Parts: sequence; C-alpha cells; structure tokens
Amino acid sequence: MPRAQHKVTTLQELADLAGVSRATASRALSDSTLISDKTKSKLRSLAQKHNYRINERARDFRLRRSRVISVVFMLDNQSQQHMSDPFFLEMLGGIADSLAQHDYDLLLAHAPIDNVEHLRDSRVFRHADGVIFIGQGEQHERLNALAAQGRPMVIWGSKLPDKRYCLVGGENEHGGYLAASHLLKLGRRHLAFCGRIDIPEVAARYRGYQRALAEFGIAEHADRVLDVPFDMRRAQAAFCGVLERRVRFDAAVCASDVMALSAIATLSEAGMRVPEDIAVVGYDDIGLAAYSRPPLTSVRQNIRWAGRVLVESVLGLINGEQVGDTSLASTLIVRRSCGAPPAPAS
Amino acid sequence: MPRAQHKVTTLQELADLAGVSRATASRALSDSTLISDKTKSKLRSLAQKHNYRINERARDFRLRRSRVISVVFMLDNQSQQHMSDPFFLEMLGGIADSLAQHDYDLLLAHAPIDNVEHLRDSRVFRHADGVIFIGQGEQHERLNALAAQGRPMVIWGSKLPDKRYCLVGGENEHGGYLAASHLLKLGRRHLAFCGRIDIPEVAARYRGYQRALAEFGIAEHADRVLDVPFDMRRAQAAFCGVLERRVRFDAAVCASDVMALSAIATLSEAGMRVPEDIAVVGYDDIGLAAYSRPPLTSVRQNIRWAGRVLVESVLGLINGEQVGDTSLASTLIVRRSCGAPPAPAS
DNA sequence: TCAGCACTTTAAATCGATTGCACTATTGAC
DNA sequence: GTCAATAGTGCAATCGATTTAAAGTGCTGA
Repeated sequence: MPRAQHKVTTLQELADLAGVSRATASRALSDSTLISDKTKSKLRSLAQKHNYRINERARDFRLRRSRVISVVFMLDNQSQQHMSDPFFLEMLGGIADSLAQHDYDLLLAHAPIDNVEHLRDSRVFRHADGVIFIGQGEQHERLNALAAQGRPMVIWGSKLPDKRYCLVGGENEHGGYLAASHLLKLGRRHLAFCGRIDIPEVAARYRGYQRALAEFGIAEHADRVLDVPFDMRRAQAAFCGVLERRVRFDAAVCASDVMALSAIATLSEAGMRVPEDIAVVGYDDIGLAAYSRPPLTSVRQNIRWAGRVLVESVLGLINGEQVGDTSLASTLIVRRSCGAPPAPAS
Repeated sequence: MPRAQHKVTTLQELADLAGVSRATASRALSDSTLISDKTKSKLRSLAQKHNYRINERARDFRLRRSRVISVVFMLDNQSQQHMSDPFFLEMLGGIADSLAQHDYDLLLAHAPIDNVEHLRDSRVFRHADGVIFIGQGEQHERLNALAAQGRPMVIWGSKLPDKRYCLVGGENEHGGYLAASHLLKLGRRHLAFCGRIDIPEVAARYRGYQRALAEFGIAEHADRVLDVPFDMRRAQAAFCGVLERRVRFDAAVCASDVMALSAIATLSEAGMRVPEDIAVVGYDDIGLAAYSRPPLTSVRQNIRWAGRVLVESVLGLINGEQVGDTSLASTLIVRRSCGAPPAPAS
C-alpha cells in the first residue's frame, strides 16, 4: 500500500521524482521519439503510481488552443424561443457526443443574436477554437464576413448564392418535394405551405413544394403560403389568423414538427378533422411526432449524423484542411396524419 | 482615421504603447486603487483605441480558475435517451442564460454515466470550477462521496436521507399530491401512478400521490403502480404491457409530460377515450403539453428559475459561501386531459 | 539639506506546461 | 586512437496574464 504522500500535481514534481528534467518528463509522457524507452516507461509508471494527470488547461494555454468548440443557436429574433424545439436538443446531443469523442469541450452559446458580427470579439470566438452555427437566420452576409476572416466555423443551414462559409445541411428542397408530392399522390389538390420563407432552409423546402405542385400541374395560390414562425405559441396565433381569414386548403406542409403539431391542435379545436379534412406533414420527425394524435407524418433527417458531420467539418478546418459542404439525406416517414381525402377529387 | 497598425494583442504591447510597465497596465485595467486616475484613463483609452481585449484564458490560467461550469445530465442508464425530453432543453437554456450573465461558460457533459465517481478525474471536473448535476439517478451515495471531497457542485433532484450535497429541487411530494387530489376531486377513484419509483424525484411524487389517496380514504392497489421509464419509446412499450395485463384504472398520474403523451397515444390507440375513460395528468408542463389532443393537464415547475438558482448556488459554493438547499414551487395547470368521469361515482 | 511619508510605479516570480538549441555520452568507421 | 554521427537529456525561453516586494518620486517641515 503506497503511503500517504504529497500529491503530485505538476510535471516538475514528477520530473524530480524521476530524477530527470521537466523537459524530459514532458517528452516522455507525450511519447516523443527523442526519449529512450527506458525513461519513457519509468515516467509512465511513476505518473500512474502517483495518479498524475497532466494539466490540460496549462498545456492548451501554451499551445494557444482551447479544445473548445462553441455551438451557437440562431434564435428567432422575434420569438427568441426557437431553441425550445426538441430538434435542437437532438442536434446538441449529437454534437456533444461527437466532440467528446475527439476530446473537445462544448461551449453552449444561447443568446438572441441580432448581429453575429458582434460575436467576433466575444467569448464565443475567443474561448473556442471553432464555432458551429445552427441555422443561418437572416445573417447570411454577416456569416460570410466572419468566415472571410478565416475563423474556423461551420453552419447548419441551406445553400445560398455567394456563400463563402462551410455548410452542412439537409436536402431541404428534396424534403419539401417529398412532403408535397406525397400529399398530391394521395389526391389532395389544395395544398398550403406553412413557414417563414425568409429563412433559407424553409425557402428551400418551399422550392421543393413548388416543384411538386408544378409536376402535378397544379397552380399555386399565393394566399396559401402561410407565414408561420417556429415558435409554438406564435405558430398557434398564426394558424388562428389563417382560420379567421377563411383560407381554404385540404393539406398543409409544415416547416417543422412543432409547427405541425400546433396546426393539428388549432385546426382540431376549430372543428376540422385531421387527416380527413386536412392532411398535415411535419418536418424533422422529432420523437413526439410518432405519439401525437393522429401520429404525424414527417420528413426525417438524421440529426445525430448531422452533429457528427458538423463536428468533423469544423475540426477539419481547425487543422487547416480543405472542407467541402455536406448534404444529408431526407426521408419521408408516413403516419396517419396524412390520409386520403374524404372523397376523390371530382 | 487611425492608420493601419500592428494589432495590440498582449498587455505588454499596450503597456509599451503607454510607456508604463506591464504591471501598471494590468492594474489600471482592473481598476486597482494603487494606480492614479491619470494613468488609468490613459490606459483605458489606449485599450479602447487599439481594440485591445484581455486574454481571458491567460488570466484564468494565472488565477487558477476556468470560469466554466459543467452541466451533467444523468442519463437513464437503461434507455440513455433521457435527455431527449424537452424538459432538459428548457433547463439547459435557463442555466445557460444565467451563467452568461455571470460571465461563466457552460460545458455540456452528455454521456451515459454508470458511476459518477469516474467523473472525478475527467474533464467534467478538471476543466470546470463547479458542476451542476441534473437528476440524481441512482447515484446518491456517489454524489455524497464527490461532495465530501469539497468539489463545488449542486444537484437538481429530490431530498434523500444522509444527503450531504447541495440540492435544488421542485416540490415533488406536493406536485404528486396536487395531481392525485385533482383527479380524486373530479370523482376518479381508480388511480394509477406511472414512473420508476427508484428515481428519487419520482419517489417523492409517488409519496404525494399516496398521501392524496389516503386523505380520500382510498386504498392503494399495488398493481396500479406502473413501472414506466422516461424514454418515450420504452414508455409506450410499458403502457402496452399494462394494457395486456388488463390493469383497470380510470386516471393516470404520470411522472413526466412525455410519459403522459405516450400514455394518451397508447390508450387512444387501444380504443380508450381521454379523458372520458381515463384522465391523465403529466409533469413539467413542457411547451407541447398545451398542444396535445386533448391538451395535457400538468404540474408546472418554473424551470428557468430553477436554472438560475442552480447557477447561483454553485457560484456561491465556488466563492466559499454557505449555500443551503432550495425548493421550487409546483402548480397544477388544468387542461382538458382531465375531465370528469362519464358517470358520477355511484 | 535631508529625513519622513504618502503615492505611484516597476522588477521579477509565478501559474504548468512545450520546444529550440546546446550539450554529453556512446557508437562505428577509418 | 580520433573524429563524426547519433541518441538522449537538460537549460532556458515562451505562452499572457497577476501580484508581492521593493524602488522611485514628490512633497512637507525641521
């Protein structure tokens, strides 16, 4: 049994114990080729015996790195509640797991952001080696400006013209197409699109939606593009407005599951049946989607994989590699919220 | 317009510019009383002009602190999916906001934890000044051991005998009582309790539930204590099992909203009506609760405030203060998932 | 003229590591 | 036996700040 002794906390102490210099100890523990095997094993066993753990913060300071990645959620600057969407939690979990595997820490930046350039000198950038942005918001140009300064950063979002940052995103256009064409195949003819199309990802889904309509030779109604925010409370208000305006539709493509669930609740409250009167499709396939009544049809993206790709991309940039964009597949998960219409189109 | 110049990055450079020593510059910027006002203002304006920002990581290194708090989610070691509950996202948001206000960073530790003592030498503790644990899991004794080592840490959970760590929690016993007595007042007589009572918080809710039953003079049925996990998928499986076993009940007190939503979905699927046949109460009042069909009655805790209290408690411990436990109020939010039974008890 | 004192400021050590360069043995070739 | 090449190790600078102890400055009054 090793007797009680002063705890070895610094490399110097370990080196003294071994009768070598600090430099040698450092090299031995980092497995440098300069050091003989004998010395290496001596230091390793000594470190083990005294339960010495290197002070990573001191090392990181010396090496001018932090081994921290910031994750910034682009909050909806109106509702500021964007983050309560379960989608983000899953994304965060995926990123956290992946970072842990690479021995990086995750710094969570959760603040309303009206101008991402303000982040430039903030802890978000200064305490981290790289940054992951979730969503572009309406900050495309500013993200470009930040990226142009050579800061390692990756954005989860949708491709835009003049994009100069590294992007990871879902196949939003395809997802929108899948959702709309599914409804059209079921015989629905009066589709509505719900979501703010000034958000790039939503805009892409909308383009897919339009493409499906065009393929089926169906004209688009401008009043069936519903400006609904992601935030649940506001989404409900928006749907109430739609009902008041007596907009007619028999199917809704929603930009998120939370929005879709909100739609189902509001429409049902107003006496309409889902899917008989109105079929609804969501986006993201959050866990709860399968447990809503009726179960929600949704476009699924592999969020955990997305988290991994985001992490690997930003670490690649930190290591000076060339990192391209990544696009992740979308698949439609069909559940009962999409049924056939009550009577075939006559 | 200031001409282009070498960027001032270190305190030494700033000091040189001002013609003073590094020590003076350091003191001036930290507003030490040792420094004359003239010197202070000179350095401040110089810092401003050259956009000098102190290197906080260097300072933290010198001061042997990190200004980081770790947040550990105690994952259900069976499902490991505990974290997908929206409850956690809200909690995380509250903690993140509060930490930001105190100029602390948030390190997210998201890993299955079978033994929290393994964390002792891990980044969770070594990279942070303090730790917030969300949930006790079944690690009460191990948390005690960690706290006994004097590490600043706070736990979100429920009071247990021999507890020696700092605790913040909801009024779980009262919450369980509120839920059960509400159902009893509505005339329900065959209550079931859903949740794993080996989890301390759930156990406390269960005690409140028992107290309500006792007050109404109703005997408890052991087979109406349903061992349902927090994870949605497994919860559904559990409810299916309950249906197969033909357990009879007319109301369910659930340990979380996700569990309650899962119950509603499964029961409805099996042809029962909520609330006519079975009334359901959830816990946490997550955002989606209001938008389920029917809208979910739930016990609300002020999660964002909880986040603030957790942060302030752990920062208090770091500053060497005596920090007591905190208990946060619970209130019942009544919605349609709790209706009166079809016929009055005869 | 200079001791005594109050204010300011600075030199140097320190936090705990990494690393370029200098230095000492050892080996092998001639 | 000499000398170059090589392997292994140590010295000291460095990362960018804080802080202790000591030193400098200016003023007052004997």
